[in-house]
Amino acid sequence: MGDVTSATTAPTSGAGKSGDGYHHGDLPNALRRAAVEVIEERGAGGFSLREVARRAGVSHTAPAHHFGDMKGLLTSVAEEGFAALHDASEAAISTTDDPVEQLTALGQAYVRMATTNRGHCEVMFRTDIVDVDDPELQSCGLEAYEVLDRVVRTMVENEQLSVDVDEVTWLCWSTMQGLVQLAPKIALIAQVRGGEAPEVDDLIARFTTLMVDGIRNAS
Amino acid sequence: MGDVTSATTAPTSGAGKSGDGYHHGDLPNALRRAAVEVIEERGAGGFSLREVARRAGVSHTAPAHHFGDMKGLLTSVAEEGFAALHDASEAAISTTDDPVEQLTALGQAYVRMATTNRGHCEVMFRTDIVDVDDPELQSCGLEAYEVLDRVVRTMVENEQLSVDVDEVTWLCWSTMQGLVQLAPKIALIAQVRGGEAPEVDDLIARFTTLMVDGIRNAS
DNA sequence: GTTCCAATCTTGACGATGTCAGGTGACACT
DNA sequence: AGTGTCACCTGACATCGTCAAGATTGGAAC
Repeated sequence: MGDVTSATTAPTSGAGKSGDGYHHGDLPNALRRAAVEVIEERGAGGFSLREVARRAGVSHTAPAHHFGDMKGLLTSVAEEGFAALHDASEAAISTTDDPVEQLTALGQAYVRMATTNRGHCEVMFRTDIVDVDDPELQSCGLEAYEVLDRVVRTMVENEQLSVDVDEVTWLCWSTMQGLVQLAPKIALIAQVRGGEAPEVDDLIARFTTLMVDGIRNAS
Repeated sequence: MGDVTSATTAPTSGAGKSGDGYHHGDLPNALRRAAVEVIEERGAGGFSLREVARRAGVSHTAPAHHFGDMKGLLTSVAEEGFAALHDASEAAISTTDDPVEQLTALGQAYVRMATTNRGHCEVMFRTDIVDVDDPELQSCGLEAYEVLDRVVRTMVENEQLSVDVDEVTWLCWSTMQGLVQLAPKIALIAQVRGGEAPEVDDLIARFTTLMVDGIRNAS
């Protein structure tokens, strides 16, 4: 759960889920997985279309036929990432009805998703290597966003708080997003200082508590 | 203030600040500025050493002589960015003695720095295109970090709060970092929903208030 | 069952990129 | 005058993304 690699390899003649398999089993999926692999190994900066094709065992122009472009493939990876984030979020909030607990679970799911699917996340918020105008990408992103929005809205309404729902949503989102990006630096700083590396899940729980306390006290 | 382009062009024979200028005025600085220009135009993904050299009016291997590597040049840009962040932070907290106001000012300075020096920021937290082991880069980053750390520490001590200083520092940092990265998406969402684009400085002030309220109520 | 078509993938080529090896010129010092 | 070092250039190479054109396949049409 939380991992995106769904379709089993199906070496030959195994038709994909939607009539995609002619020669290869399901080349688009294979290319996406190879792309994620490359990004996780070399970072988004060391990404190479030809290397992706090589790992998928096809010629260097095969990706272009399915995704048109390097940007197209990366956009598809980003979409997959947002979909995975959405699924992980829905799963996270399904364990409880308390919005505050849901908020913590959401944050933890977010960070966990960012570490297990590091390749996807390195692409999802990049505006230069992804087609930000792609409507499908936008809808995937919005879908993931709305899970958090819904939880915050429920909390605010339940407790009759006088805060702007969007503002609180953005606060939570920003904090988690920043934590994802800064986690390595934080670990390094903690290491330089005292020694004990902080557990990220604990950090999220503390952050959530602090923020919720602040939100409840807002005038 | 807040802009990093310091050295004036000094076309010929103007020795730089530290005996760097032989043929060119100060090539390392010119290269850094060209690099930032390219990144701001085409994003970190569209960066090109040769294009940088072209804009600086030198051959395509000149950058290598000063920075060794593409990674070297980008690392130098990142260092410059952290130094600028440090300066902006120090300037921001100098306007008041109240730690809470300083915290807000720090956040606003952070975001403002991220928008005025977008090119630098697109590099500063990338681990794949920068030499993260470079000791000078690490010290620059730590120096910028310690401004925030100092403010949080003062606030916690002044108010005798029973919270972990590091945790609070990380919370503030994460939130600002996330806000920087998500600001465009937030603007887009706000636009799709109601229409009014939220002023980032206002958002930061609200975020800070909420967080401080939460911190003060922590057990 | 042959034909035809569209989809899938390959081969080959082009310009551009990062990096390496070796060269050129200018200044400094003896 | 000679020598070394620093700053930069020229040329070359492998690799990259992308385009044009050809090959191969699967399924439908007749």
